[in-house]
Amino acid sequence: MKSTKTTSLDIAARAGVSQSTVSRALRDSPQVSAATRRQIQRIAKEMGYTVDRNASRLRAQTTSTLALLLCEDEPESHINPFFLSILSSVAHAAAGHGYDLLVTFQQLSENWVQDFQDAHRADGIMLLGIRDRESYDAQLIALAASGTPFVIWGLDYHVPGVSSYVTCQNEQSAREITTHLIRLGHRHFAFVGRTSAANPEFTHRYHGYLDALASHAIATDPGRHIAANSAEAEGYDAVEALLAGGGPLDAIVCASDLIAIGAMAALRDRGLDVPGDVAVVGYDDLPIAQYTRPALTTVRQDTELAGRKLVEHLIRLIAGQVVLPDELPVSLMIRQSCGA
Amino acid sequence: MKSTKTTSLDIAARAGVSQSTVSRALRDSPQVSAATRRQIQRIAKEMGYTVDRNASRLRAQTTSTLALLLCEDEPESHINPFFLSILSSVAHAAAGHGYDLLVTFQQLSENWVQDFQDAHRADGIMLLGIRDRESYDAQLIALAASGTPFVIWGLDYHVPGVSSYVTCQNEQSAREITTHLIRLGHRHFAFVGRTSAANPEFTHRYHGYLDALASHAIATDPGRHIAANSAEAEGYDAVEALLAGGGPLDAIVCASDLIAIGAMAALRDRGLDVPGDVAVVGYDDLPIAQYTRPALTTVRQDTELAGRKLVEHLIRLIAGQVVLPDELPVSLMIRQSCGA
DNA sequence: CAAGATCGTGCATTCGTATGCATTCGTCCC
DNA sequence: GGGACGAATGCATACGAATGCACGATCTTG
Repeated sequence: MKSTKTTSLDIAARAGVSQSTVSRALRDSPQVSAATRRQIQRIAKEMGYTVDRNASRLRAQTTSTLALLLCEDEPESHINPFFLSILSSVAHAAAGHGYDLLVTFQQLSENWVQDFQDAHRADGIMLLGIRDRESYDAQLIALAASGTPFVIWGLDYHVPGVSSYVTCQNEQSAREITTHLIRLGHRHFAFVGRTSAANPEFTHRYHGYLDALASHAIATDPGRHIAANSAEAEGYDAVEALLAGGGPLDAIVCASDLIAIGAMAALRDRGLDVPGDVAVVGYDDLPIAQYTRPALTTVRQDTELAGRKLVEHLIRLIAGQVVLPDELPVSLMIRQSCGA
Repeated sequence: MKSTKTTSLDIAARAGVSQSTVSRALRDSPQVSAATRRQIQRIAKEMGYTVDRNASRLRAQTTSTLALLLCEDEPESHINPFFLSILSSVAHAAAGHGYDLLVTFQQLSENWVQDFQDAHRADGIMLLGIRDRESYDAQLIALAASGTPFVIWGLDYHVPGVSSYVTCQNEQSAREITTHLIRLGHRHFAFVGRTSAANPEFTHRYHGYLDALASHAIATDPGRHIAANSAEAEGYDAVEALLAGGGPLDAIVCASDLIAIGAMAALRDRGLDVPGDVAVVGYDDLPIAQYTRPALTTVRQDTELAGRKLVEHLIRLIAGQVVLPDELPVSLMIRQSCGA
């Protein structure tokens, strides 16, 4: 088992050609005649040969590896299952393009950035879960300056030629779902989700929400906007704060499904009916959104497409091609929690 | 930017020593005097030097990379968020030990196994989500035969010296949670979860369930065991099947939280109250289990510990040390869905 | 004080592949 | 028929770090 592994030299010997020819043949170089190429490839397969990634990488100065960094708010915090879907899609897409996928969960730090580029660990990086634009700004700039290609999910920051981003139509979809609630007759709104320059996705959703209200001349009150990160507990607490604030309330727009689920639990615990007393909508369309009761009305993000796009963008950047950021379409999933 | 990267030779030149001394110093070799070592490490830091992983790997024939394979039932199927927690923990643990983590989502296939060992992509492999022992048997054996160290989550298969496994006290905890339901007065049970030689975790849980019933002389009926994989939809359908079957029913033990959530939705849709009419319990303690209403009684698996153990086992196997499989303790999380 | 022991460092080679350049051979055309 | 050209292949080297071995310097010891 642990005997000497087969190398390109073994193939060469067996095929009666030189090692260089083997190398070329296996990479489908047109320099090698079709006959020889086929012959070599056949032998390689027979002998169960696989190119040694490390040798190949060292020589070619390329890693055929993509890195994915899932930025955490705090160490060990729960991660939104939404990212699992994207991760899954990214993993498939990367494999489909012949890339390995290196996954890291941590906060984006300067050290990390430096490590990555110097250690030749990956040809490019995907950043998910970046929330706090401000505190990451320096790192993003450093990353861009280093020339390492990277793609960001959900944050509209990019440096042409070096980085790109993929996000979804946050503002528009929030406008739509809010408008839907308005059409259903709701008039007393609240929004739950932390917005700041720091959290672009939630902020865009909030803008869409405000916009919908404004265009229907529905008043808003700053007290009806509660900051919350994407976690059930924060949604729960936010609703308690809202209810403590008093005043009529018949619809809550949550910046994520997890928040919405926490919100629904809080309403329920207070004896309020969803959607009878208060309508609740979320964002993401986690698989579970169909199975809450009432089922959660939400905005579906196409995670499969998102993952594919992230990988495509990154690969194009690595290849030095032009990439324009993508804003993916979303779809409203109307279920029971909004009252129709 | 893309100028020549700094290599160990640059450090050597700057420090006035040879490249070999630099290499040794950076690996904290005792062969190098403490003074020189410190000096070199200082210079390396100043120059922002990082060891080139590929060169290092090629020479040392080691990858300092762990692979994690998340086996899917079907391509692109939704993955239990439970695995996200483990993945997160594994990522932290791997990083903590200085290993990179390569993540793949796919079905375990012979090709994949071969690729991995030959291409020197990782020093060892963690397998999550292996359900179907029988259909994987050949691959596991091939993997073991190849000498590649690997660790499995949830399946009690191991080859001493080559592989290990980490699982949790499935049977015992299922016995406990079932006993809890019995104490609460429930007498008409059903179990939802696919069991077979193929699905060891669910099977052990089922055995624990049966055992608890038996020791309280409560009759069981094969019709009260519905096969279901870990997905809300399957839990939903299972309950419909149970209800269609007729007969008294006051407690459902689900093999996973996702199943339980689907089951609760189905009960609700049929106008049945949980826990008033039927108690429901799950398994995993997903974060969301606290926020379903009623909150879900379930068995908590310590994913943080699980991830750490997986990595530790694998690293020990790689180092050729003796590893004994681990069966991790779990804890009952008693919430409202069981009726107390 | 000589002879061995010890410590620290450098030299040279190696890991397995990719690739620029040289070489060979066959073909074509004037 | 000879020279030129192109296709196919081989030769030699480089990628950057790790490591066995040799060597010089310092230290120990009888």
